Amino acid sequence: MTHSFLPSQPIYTQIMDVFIERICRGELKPGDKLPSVREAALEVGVNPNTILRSYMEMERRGIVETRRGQGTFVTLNIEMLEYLRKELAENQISILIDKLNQLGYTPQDISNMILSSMQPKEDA
Amino acid sequence: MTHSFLPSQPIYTQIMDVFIERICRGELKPGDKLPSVREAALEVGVNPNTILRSYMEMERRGIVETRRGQGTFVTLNIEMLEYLRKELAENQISILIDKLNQLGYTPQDISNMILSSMQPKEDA
Amino acid sequence: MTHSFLPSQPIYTQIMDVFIERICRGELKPGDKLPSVREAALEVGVNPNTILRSYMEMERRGIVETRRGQGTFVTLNIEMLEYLRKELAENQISILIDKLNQLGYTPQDISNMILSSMQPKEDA
Amino acid sequence: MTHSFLPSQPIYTQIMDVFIERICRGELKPGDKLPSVREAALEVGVNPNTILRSYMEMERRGIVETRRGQGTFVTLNIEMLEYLRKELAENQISILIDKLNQLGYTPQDISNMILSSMQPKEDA
DNA sequence: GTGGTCTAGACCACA
DNA sequence: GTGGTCTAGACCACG
Repeated sequence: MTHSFLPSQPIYTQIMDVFIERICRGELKPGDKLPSVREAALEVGVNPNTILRSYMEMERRGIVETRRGQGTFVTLNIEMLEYLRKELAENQISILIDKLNQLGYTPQDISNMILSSMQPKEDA
Repeated sequence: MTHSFLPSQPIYTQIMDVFIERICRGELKPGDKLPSVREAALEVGVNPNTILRSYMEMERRGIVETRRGQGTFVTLNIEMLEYLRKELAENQISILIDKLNQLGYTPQDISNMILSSMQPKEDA
Repeated sequence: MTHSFLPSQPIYTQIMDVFIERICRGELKPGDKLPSVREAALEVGVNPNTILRSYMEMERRGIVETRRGQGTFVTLNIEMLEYLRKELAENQISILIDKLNQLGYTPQDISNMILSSMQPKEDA
Repeated sequence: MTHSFLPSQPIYTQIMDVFIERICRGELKPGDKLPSVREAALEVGVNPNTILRSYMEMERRGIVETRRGQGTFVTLNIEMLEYLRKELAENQISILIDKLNQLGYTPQDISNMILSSMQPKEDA
């Protein structure tokens, strides 16, 4: 019953998440070319198949498009990207809220804390 | 030959974080005994020294008290625990807000999204 | 088979104390580099981990600063060093006073003895 | 050039010092019997010869008297004990003053610090 | 090179 | 039994 502590999520998922974050943050814009499978594999230090799998999964979800012989590109479908960005944000938010619930905070507490976190008063 | 890839915090820190979460969630209450160093080491699959280090760090922070020959116990200092819980919550919140900022959301967007994430729970 | 017999403080603490004394006496000045962990380990004849531990404890107390890949340096924070020097002196003094109390000397005796111990130096 | 860190003074001297302190503190009074050599050796975990040597050294200095077949006793010579007590105290004091000098304190600083250490103001 | 983490296993002090 | 110190040696991250 040994925990691993180190990331238990499959590596290809982790890699995908990194690309999705880059896309949502705008580091990779619609139409931009992702690094080639081999290139990314070297950079990240994993097997090219692992990279390929994350590209395929992103293609399945409509996030990227693969063009034979040319490479993999961020989709030009802006709505898709908007949706993705919103989904990412909402996931993060609901994870946070769950955690705070587990810590025993009420919804009221939570919104107070969050709101006060966003308007940092400059006391000093 | 598996690369770990994602930001790998030291194991002893991760272990500490797990215990802190358990304490903040109330799974471990003030005065409760933590598993012995050796026991936890077996359970988690790491070296006893690694567990010891996380216990010592928690002791240094006043989260647990350790009594030679008896064990390690959650502090009875309730204020400390309250502080810890709040700190944990605020950290999580500020991490979230950073991420959402990076995704290009304005403070206004963020509070809207968060508030609407919490209302469904009241209806259901 | 030699018993150590007298109160044996942990080695890493003793090592720390030696460094602190050197710093307080000005042998190691603000910004000076401490010997590398491995070097000090050889010199002193202990395991590098033991040296590391004393360095880490000094860092925790703000006495030294450690820069990855570069080394460990005496803090530039002069106030800290002043504080340290004073603390060291006061500790030594209170230890002495305790001992003299145990020997049955009254505060009056003690100050007389100390004052007369210091005057000869002025004459000589 | 390995430091030892652990007490470098000969064991028999350390043992003697412990007895002298006990005598000066009045735990062992004039005429009291010291433990037998064998007894003390067991208690302390050293060779009986080591104990014997410390007893002999104390006898040489007139601190104890050994009576064949009866044991070793604290001297009845009160002046001797007074002298011993004073010597012990003055040694400790001069050691302290040396240390404080090395830390860069002036005689003036030293007497101020010591005097203020002895009249602990109860602020709280 | 530097510091830092981790393991394996010994040995100690306290109770 | 408990926590705590120490060693030997591997391996990592940073520069």
